[in-house]
Parts: sequence; C-alpha cells; structure tokens
Amino acid sequence: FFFFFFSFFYIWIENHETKRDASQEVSEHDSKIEDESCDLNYNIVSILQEMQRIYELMGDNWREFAYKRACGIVKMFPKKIETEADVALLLKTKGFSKKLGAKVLEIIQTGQLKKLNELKKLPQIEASNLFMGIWNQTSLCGNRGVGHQTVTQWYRLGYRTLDDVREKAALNERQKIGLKYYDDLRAKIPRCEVEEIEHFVKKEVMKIESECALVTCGSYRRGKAESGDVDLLITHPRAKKIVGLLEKIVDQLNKAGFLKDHFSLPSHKNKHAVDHHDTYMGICKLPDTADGRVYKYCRHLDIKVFPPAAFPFALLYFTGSDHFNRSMRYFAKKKGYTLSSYQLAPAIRLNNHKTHTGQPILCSSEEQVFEVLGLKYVKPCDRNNHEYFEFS
DNA sequence: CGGCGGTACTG
DNA sequence: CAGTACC
DNA sequence: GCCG
Repeated sequence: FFFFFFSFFYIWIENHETKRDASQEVSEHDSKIEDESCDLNYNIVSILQEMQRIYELMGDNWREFAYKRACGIVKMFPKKIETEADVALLLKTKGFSKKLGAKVLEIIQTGQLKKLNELKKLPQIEASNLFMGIWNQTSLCGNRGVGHQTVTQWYRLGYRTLDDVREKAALNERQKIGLKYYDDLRAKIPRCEVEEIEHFVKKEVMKIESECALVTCGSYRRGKAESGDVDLLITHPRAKKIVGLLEKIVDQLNKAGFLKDHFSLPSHKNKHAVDHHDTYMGICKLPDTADGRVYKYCRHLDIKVFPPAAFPFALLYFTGSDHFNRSMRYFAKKKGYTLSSYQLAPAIRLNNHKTHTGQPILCSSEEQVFEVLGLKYVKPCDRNNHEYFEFS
C-alpha cells in the first residue's frame, strides 16, 4: 500500500513540478541563451547540420552522431566564433577535435565548406535533396519511415521527385501516413498546443481510470518553446491496471474522434512480461473549440504506458534528449550497469556482449537514478545535448 | 584499433 | 531478419 | 566524426 501511495504521490508532485518548471524555463534565461548562441553562430551550426543530414542519408551513423554532438557544442558556445583563438577554445571541448576545428575555421574564413559542397554534388545526395528538400529541415529521411536504405533503393529505381515516390513506390503504412500528412508533420507544435493536447487526452483518460497519472515528456519537458511531436507518459499506481490500459485509452480517444491515423498500435505480445509496457504512435487533431478556436494541423502523438515501478526510468528515457540518454547509458555501462527505459541493473559483459543482468535497482524518482550512478542531477532543461559523464 | 544506448515496432 | 523508430 |  505504501509503495502504491508513494508512487501516486510522487507522480502527482512530478506532474505539478513539471508544469511549474517548464513555464519558468521558457521565460528565464536557459532557453534564451541557447537561442541567442544559436543565432550567434547560425552559419556554422546550419552547415554542420547539413553535414549531419548528409551522413544520415549515406548511412554513416557515427559521423552523423559526431556532427550532431558538434552542433550542440557550437550552439552552447557563449560567443560568436570569429577568430582562431575562438576555435582553439572550441577544441578544448570533448567531442570536438582537429577535423571539426579545421572545418569551423574554414567556415569562419570563407563562409562555406568545400567538403559540404562536394558532397551535395554527389548524384544520390542531389536526388535526395530534390525529392526531400533536406536543406530546410523538411527531410523525409528521419521520421517518416524512410531511412538511408530506402532512399538508396528509390534512387536506384530512378525516382527523383516526391510525385515519383507517391505514384510508383511501394510504401508501407508508416510511409503512406507520412506522405498523407506531409505538411502537417513538418509544422512545429507550440507549447500551448502541446498543453491542450495533454489536457484533452487527460480528460478522456480520466473517464476510464481516474487514478492514472499523465506527464508530457520529450522536448516539451525539456522546456522547448516548440516541439516536433507530443510525448505522453502514462502510469497507474496499481501495476495490475496497466495490462490492456492503452487499448482502452486508444479506444476512448478514437470514440472522441481525436485520432486520425495510426503508425503503430499497442502490441498484444509480451503481456505477461514483468517489464511490459505499451506504445501507441499516431496522428491526432484537436477539435475546434466552442469559442471559435480552430486547430489547423494534425499532430504526431506518442503515448506510452509503463508500470509504476518503471516510471522513473520511463520518465528519464522519454524526456531525452536522444544524445543525453546515450551519454547516460554509456556511463552506466562503463560503471557495470545497464540503464534502459524500465530499469537500472548490474550487467556483466564479455567482449562487449551483455551476458548477465543482475537484480534491478529500485528507484522511486529520476533523482535517485542519477544518485545510484554517482551523478549530479541534471534538470530536464539541461538535457538537450550530449554529455561526458565522468567518474568522480 | 575498436567502441560510440537500449529497446520495440513493421513487414 | 533488416530497417526504422522512440527518446 | 571523436575517444581511450
């Protein structure tokens, strides 16, 4: 009973803290500084971003990884980078070394990067550019079920425009929906609309299970002014209630006419597993309000339902960012643990293969996960970039 | 030189 | 199983 | 791409 009560109480606190923190974060300096710095070095960041995108298209995940990390480092840099001394300062940052330094130097001296211009001329990249418009953050490669393998295949098949793909390509469900809502999904979601989506879902969920707790994670929880999608994390203080809960929620939201299409529905596999959780991914649209407010866009909505014991880990995972999660998990690994979206456990590895996972370590809050790993707590608004966690 | 997160869905 | 996705 |  105490555990259930504690979980529920904790979640309640978390809900309210999240809201309060979030509103402070936008108005306070955190995100502002970042935006300003991003503007300060806008040219450098956008060129490095194009490099990242190209390597993503080429399937070179590790260069993509390194460039994304580098973008974060440049964004965080406190002043405009214009001299060799500035670049020297950049080079002191872990994750930013000679080759990237040379590229940044070239950018501040010439305003452009030869290597990028060459890569853009590659026929395949040029074609991808044509039918995906990757240079304006309108990439089809990324979150519409199309990766570098598909791009390469389409190129070999001679497709060169979006209409080629529409007419000739054999698309899977995910890709069809991606095309159907092509413009909608490109549009960013303002914080206030994220909140309204959360409110709508919460209202419907409460009709089914009034004890449910619901937290919006992702970039929203990290304090961003706009999000690409809405990530809702749901739990229930009683673990038994988790089974089949998401199906009921999806049914309810369907009845309300809120869901327009589905990427993936809650699976019926692994229902017996202790660590079981459910995922829904799809498209939603807020109804017009009585006072005449009209919502223009359909939005990408992800809902995850986790059992209460996994809640702190789920919250940590679902808040991200992707690079933050990877750095924390990498550190946990070096410390002899494995950290996932549902548990932290000792892990024994042989030649980098996980061979045994010990008893999970119970944590009742995000803070506790950091504590067990011997790390200083990092607030959601500071989880936007890659970190180098060190042994203390 | 090898390693760079852990997991879950579709087809 | 490969490919892509989630953060 | 970078790090150990």
